[in-house]
Amino acid sequence: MKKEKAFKSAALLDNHHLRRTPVREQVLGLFMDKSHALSHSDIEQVLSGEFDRVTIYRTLTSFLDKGLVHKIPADNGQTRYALCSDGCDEEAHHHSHVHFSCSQCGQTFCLEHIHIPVINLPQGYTLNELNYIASGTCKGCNKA
Amino acid sequence: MKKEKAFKSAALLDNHHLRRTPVREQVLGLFMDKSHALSHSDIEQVLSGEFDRVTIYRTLTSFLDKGLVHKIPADNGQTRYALCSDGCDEEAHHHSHVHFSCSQCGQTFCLEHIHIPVINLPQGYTLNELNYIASGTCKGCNKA
DNA sequence: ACATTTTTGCAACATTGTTGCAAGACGGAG
DNA sequence: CTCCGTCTTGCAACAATGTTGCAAAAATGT
Repeated sequence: MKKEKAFKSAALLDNHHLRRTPVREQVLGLFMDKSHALSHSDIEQVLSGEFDRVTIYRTLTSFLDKGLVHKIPADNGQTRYALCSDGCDEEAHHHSHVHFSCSQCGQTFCLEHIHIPVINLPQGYTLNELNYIASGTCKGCNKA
Repeated sequence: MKKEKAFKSAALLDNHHLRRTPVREQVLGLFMDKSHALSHSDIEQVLSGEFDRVTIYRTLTSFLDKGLVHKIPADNGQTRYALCSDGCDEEAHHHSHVHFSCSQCGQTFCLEHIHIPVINLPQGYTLNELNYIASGTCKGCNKA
């Protein structure tokens, strides 16, 4: 792992009150390398030699709890995770960006700069969280 | 099963080019009884005595293909299905209504009359499908 | 009535996620 | 530095979810 990246992961872990451990730094490193969201199995394929399956699950759960990553639902049931860009901590997540899922390459991206439009819920409903997933073909696949 | 409902399911199956079979009529009956989306396991719990698990999976898949139901993604990986209200067939689904997932009762509802707001994707992306899931507390749970 | 296609059940398997428990690593107090 | 309690990890086992192949049963058209 490059020095700069290692430095950044360490800082991220510190800021989110997570101890620096090998799994956490490796997993965090993967997220920083890739521009798309990762599933548990994506990570497992890379790190299964080094760490246990269960450990990776628990790593992801702790990242989620501490506001380091967020969960992205998909209609095929394949949960994915992506780094939170800002301001999330153990108190709460505050995103409202759109996610894009490419049906060609299968990857999911955060469209950080596209904000989820707000809707008016019917009387009696209380809002807590929004998820907006657009599917189609991504930039890379359209070019190819 | 009531006569009227039986009549309706039969018509629905016919319209969507699916043979009338016991599983299909029963499953369709469940969807018509409930106002919320159903997961495979919801259905299995009711009909497991009567039909095989695999048959229920295949029934849901065929309903999906023929445009009788649509799939609703959830961030906990629990796929749910709900009846299509109109116009869907084996060619394509055409919904763009919002889904609401109640974190208290765990149920998911179609907000048929709330249309998903359209966004502008960045250059190079092609759109195919939209999913908008709002989470929070539903009407029923807020009243209680 | 017969041949063909669809649908179903069963068994087996694959993937995904969770839990309990014991061992190891870490951090703080003395 | 050492001891103690807490956090983290690995392992085994389990649970839930979903898929596939194959053979029997049911429905369809001729």
